[in-house]
Amino acid sequence: MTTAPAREPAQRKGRPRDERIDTEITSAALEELSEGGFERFTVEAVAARAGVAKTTVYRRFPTREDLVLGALLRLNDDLPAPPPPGPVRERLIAVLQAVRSRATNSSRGRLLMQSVGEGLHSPELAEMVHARVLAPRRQVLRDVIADGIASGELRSDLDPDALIPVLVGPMFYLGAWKCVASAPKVSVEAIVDTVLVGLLPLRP
Amino acid sequence: MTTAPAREPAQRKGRPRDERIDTEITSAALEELSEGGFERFTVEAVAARAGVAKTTVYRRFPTREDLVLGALLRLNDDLPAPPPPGPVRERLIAVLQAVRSRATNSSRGRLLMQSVGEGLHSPELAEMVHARVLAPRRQVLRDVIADGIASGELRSDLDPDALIPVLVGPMFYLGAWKCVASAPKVSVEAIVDTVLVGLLPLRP
DNA sequence: CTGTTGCGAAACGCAACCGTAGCGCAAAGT
DNA sequence: ACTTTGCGCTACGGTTGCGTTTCGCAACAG
Repeated sequence: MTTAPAREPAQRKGRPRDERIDTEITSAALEELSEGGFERFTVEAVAARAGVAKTTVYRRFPTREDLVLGALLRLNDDLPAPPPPGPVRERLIAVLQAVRSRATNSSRGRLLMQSVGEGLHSPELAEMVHARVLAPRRQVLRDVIADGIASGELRSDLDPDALIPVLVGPMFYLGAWKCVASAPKVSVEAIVDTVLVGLLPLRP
Repeated sequence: MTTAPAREPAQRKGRPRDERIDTEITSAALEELSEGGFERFTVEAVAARAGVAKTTVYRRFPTREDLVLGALLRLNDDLPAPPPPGPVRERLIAVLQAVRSRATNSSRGRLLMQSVGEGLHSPELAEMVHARVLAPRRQVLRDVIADGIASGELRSDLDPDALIPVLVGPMFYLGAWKCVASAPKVSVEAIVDTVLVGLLPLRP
């Protein structure tokens, strides 16, 4: 109101913030979360890993929870590329295999799974993860399903939204037992084929 | 080696342990875990809730982790009853609806989901939860599937183990978003029907 | 009765971690 | 020039929670 506040000043006076440090901090926080989980997550470890003073962290993220949220926002940095055109079966397998490998191999995938569990105790976290991280990923699968319906490869009376849990759920289920020796091994292809064909007999 | 060690002394000399206190402690620990999650779980809160001295807790569970494991062992106290005979579709819906309600409504179900996430950082915990808690529950579903195959209601070339992720996975997926307002709502019946019929067209 | 163990109460040492403050210097504005 | 802000470093206060110890009393075995 003084002269012209400018909509995006973000830097009025004094030394501007180093934006590279922002990414350094969130990257370090993301790695810390991935390796140790929420329980062992500490601000000091993040600062140390980022090679940054603790003060600098607290200037951007006033509290530990803010830092967690800021880190989780970077979970979709490695968004999977949409699968190339082709038969629906192959496209579904491609998408779901990406989901599966993310839910197991990569440390970020494990973190995503943990975030779901932690979100049950923190609505704010749950809403953020859902809106900013998972919604974009679901869109990819939705598109594949819609394409399949449009091309006649899938039943025309299917509801894409209802299919998401059917297809993605098993990937999470498999990913959860990746580290358990006694867990059964099931391939993504087998699951996709099972869902495509259905369980009922009398099939040509 | 002295005289005759006796295989199950469990009480050689002195005052015997009050077994009711064991269940008091594990119950309290289970409730604490369900309400606050692993991150906020403390031994002192468990002792307070159980109305027991902290010393008494530490006598049975030497460390915090042991107490966690001891509490999780009681997760299958409320095992669901196997569904009554009937059409496979209805039996599947019954079993999966139980899974779903456990994964959302009950605080224990949410804890189970969190245990999966936490198990990714603790192999011991993961193995225990899988062997002692989840394996018994899967058996119920396996039986329903096997019955369906035997009665000819399901395809004879199905692998029951491969079906478990297909059916249970979506329940976990739905349960995870129970608390997220923007999540899509899908009924268990719709999922079962989708999986039963399959996604391909050309169906009579 | 004597010895041994279980239980509760209270306090302790100890370590970790959150969040803050002071100092010195660097990097931008006016 | 002067001022304002960012950054690192160091240290601090305060809290929390783990795991232990001590003491007094209760319960059970021989």
